[in-house]
Amino acid sequence: MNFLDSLNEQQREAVIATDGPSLILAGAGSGKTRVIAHRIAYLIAEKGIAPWNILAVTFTNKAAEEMRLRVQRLLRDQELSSAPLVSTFHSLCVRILRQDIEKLNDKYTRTFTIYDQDDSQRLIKNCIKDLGYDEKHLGVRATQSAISSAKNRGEDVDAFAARADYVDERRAAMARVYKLYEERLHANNALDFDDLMIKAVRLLRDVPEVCEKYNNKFKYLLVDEYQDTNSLQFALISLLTEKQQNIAVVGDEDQSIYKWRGADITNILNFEKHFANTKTIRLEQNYRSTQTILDVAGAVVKHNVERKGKNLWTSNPKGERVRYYQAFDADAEARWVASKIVEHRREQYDIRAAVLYRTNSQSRVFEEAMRRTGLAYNIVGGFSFYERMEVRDIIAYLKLALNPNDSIALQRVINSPPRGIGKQTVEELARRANDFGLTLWDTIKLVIEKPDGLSMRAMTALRGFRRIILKLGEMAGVVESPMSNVQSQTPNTQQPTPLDALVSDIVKAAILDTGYEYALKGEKTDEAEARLENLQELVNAAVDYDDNGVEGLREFIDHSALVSDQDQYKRDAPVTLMTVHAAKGLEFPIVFIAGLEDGLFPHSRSATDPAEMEEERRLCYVAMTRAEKFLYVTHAMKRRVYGEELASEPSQFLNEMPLELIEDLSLGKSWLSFARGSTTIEYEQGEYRKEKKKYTGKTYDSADSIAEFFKQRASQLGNTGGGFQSAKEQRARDASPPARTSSSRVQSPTPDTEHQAPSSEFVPGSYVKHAKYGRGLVLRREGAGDSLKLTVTFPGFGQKKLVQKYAGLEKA
DNA sequence: TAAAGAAAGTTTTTT
DNA sequence: ACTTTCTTTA
Repeated sequence: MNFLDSLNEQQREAVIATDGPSLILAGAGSGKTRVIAHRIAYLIAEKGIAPWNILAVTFTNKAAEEMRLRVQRLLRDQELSSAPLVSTFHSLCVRILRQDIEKLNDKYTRTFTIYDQDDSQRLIKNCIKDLGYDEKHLGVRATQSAISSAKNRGEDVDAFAARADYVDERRAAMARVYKLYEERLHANNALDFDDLMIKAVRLLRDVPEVCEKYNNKFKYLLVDEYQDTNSLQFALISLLTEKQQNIAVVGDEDQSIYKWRGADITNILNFEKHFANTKTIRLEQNYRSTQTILDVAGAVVKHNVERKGKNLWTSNPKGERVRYYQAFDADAEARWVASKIVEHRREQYDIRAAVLYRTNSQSRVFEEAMRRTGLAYNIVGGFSFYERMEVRDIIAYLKLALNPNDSIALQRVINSPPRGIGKQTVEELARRANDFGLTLWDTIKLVIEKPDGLSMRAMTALRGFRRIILKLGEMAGVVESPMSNVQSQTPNTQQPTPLDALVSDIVKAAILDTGYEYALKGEKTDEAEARLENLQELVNAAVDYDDNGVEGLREFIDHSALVSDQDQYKRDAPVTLMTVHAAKGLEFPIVFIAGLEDGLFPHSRSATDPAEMEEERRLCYVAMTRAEKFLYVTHAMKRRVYGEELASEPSQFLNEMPLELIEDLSLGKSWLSFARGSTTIEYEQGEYRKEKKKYTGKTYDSADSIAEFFKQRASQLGNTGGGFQSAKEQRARDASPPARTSSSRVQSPTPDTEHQAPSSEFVPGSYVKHAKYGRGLVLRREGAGDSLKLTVTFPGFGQKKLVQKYAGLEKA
């Protein structure tokens, strides 16, 4: 088989440039995964490189899986002694650290525990509490993200503290939390996600023999999604490739969407400077999308200033226009999307579609709509299997068995299922642990041996708990370690001998011997039933693990920490629901981008910072370029946020699309029809320039559209509804300032107002006049008689709830 | 101590 | 709206 025949000239170039550094700038849909896979196959089959000398690094397990599959397919005729290593950054680091972390001499042992986001958050919470800070003022999440970004910047506790001291009290407090957090991680022999990168980099940097070893092992290095690498990842790559410089990175600046997580775009922009004699190859032919989709996506991303610009082209057909729908609310949006998917699948039974949204919270309505419609959907994100409470509990038992010093795991399961070790007891233990400088585990041992102060009941329960953990440890081949404390860790006392018991047996024991199953069975609820099924699923996963090989409990647990919700993606599902971030690297014949609303996409948190705004735009670009044939964009006029309904304006990104390439499928008047009427499109130096008239309030705002909606519905129901005129006519006479509706709240009408004749003229959808606020739109009425309350939105003042009797309202 | 009920905070994106 | 955390009660 010739690996080069099916490639275009640039792709071929990228595949055969195996020696020395290469920078492959690959536009959306230009075949970048293909190039990496072919390059690996080429190295093995044509250049005779041993598979174990090749390392490919990705960000997600999903991407790694895809890569492995493609390489395997290309090399299916070859007899291979082993497969090339395709790994995520984090699992690569774990691999390296499980081998050699003790060479760092900072008291971490090879049996270290990995703390995921949730574990680390719990620990930070404890730290904040124990330092006596107000959780409300400091904020667990805020603190965690501050610490995480400090770590990613390479700022240790001292550097962070030095910078914080003079800034403000809050940051100084965070610095103290950071310090305690680090100490406790250490005491627990635990590493958080950031530490995995940090320690691996330090190991390669400070221990030449380790660096040498991996340089000799990985002679060829490939990095996917290079635009999203942060400084630590860059350091890791540089160190791994120090000796041979055979490194190929693939990326696209327009698809950089992880700046918020520390991704440093200069890594890709300055690659040629960092690596001498870089060969730069551009892949600019798009094989994925229609010309129209590329045109629309290109027009949007062109609004970014921080951009080199590229010339992405395709020989694909022009295709159909981008389809647009304005929905009344999120529910209607979801139902419409579902109905369109059904239509498409009637035409082509196996066509795949993706629904992309900005935030995970949008997923629920789509899930419900798909279920109602009977579409088999696959949802990525939100809860991963390993994030379910019961699964985490069992994993915590197993983690504890392997590393009893893991106080986070201990606190998680010490009383679940309930065994009489309540809050009081745990707090007492924590106090003593702190006083003695011992871990919780060792404190328990001490308390059991020298009983004092604690109730008989608590003692018995603690003894039982300890016995359970020790037994699990025994099964996993852990030798009970002598008393350890913070100062002297105990290296090498726990050597698991994986052959003692199967992983699945240990998992079963953790479910049964802990009383976990018994407690769930006792509940006799549907929910408990579902939890039991999930635990059965965990056992199945463990059985698979046993069947597949030689790895032990440790690897099973590592896997559970490093595998994420991204990995639930099933490529053949008819419908996939996911965030735009999760869709990076994927492609679908049909793509829906939902919730294109101001404050949602682009997200309000990005509104103040132009750089973040550009990232939102790139995100939009990524979403659009996932589509092969059909692209749909939708938005809703109102949406629930924190349980309150807010009116929402269309996204500015809609406005940045060439309107002539959009087909309006909305019922009645939509934002787009207003936009068309009021926009003059000018050509300036060969580019579209549009006059921005849309947000003056004269052409469109949601309150108007909602009024329009009520009017239509009223006439359908034969209800006179107060006899108001069309929103447009009213507005023409209206001298009040333009509505600022993006912050105004809108309530849906109570159901009975639709059917029963209103007792007054102030019905939802009609306009009223208020002495102070001027003219406003009635959104909702509650109560009757003297207590009749109206919810009214006033342009410029937002929503007010008024008692009709006192408000002195007039019909307007 | 544990269960049940009330109040408060929450949503940007993720290894 | 939904989930986590605090408060009350058995």
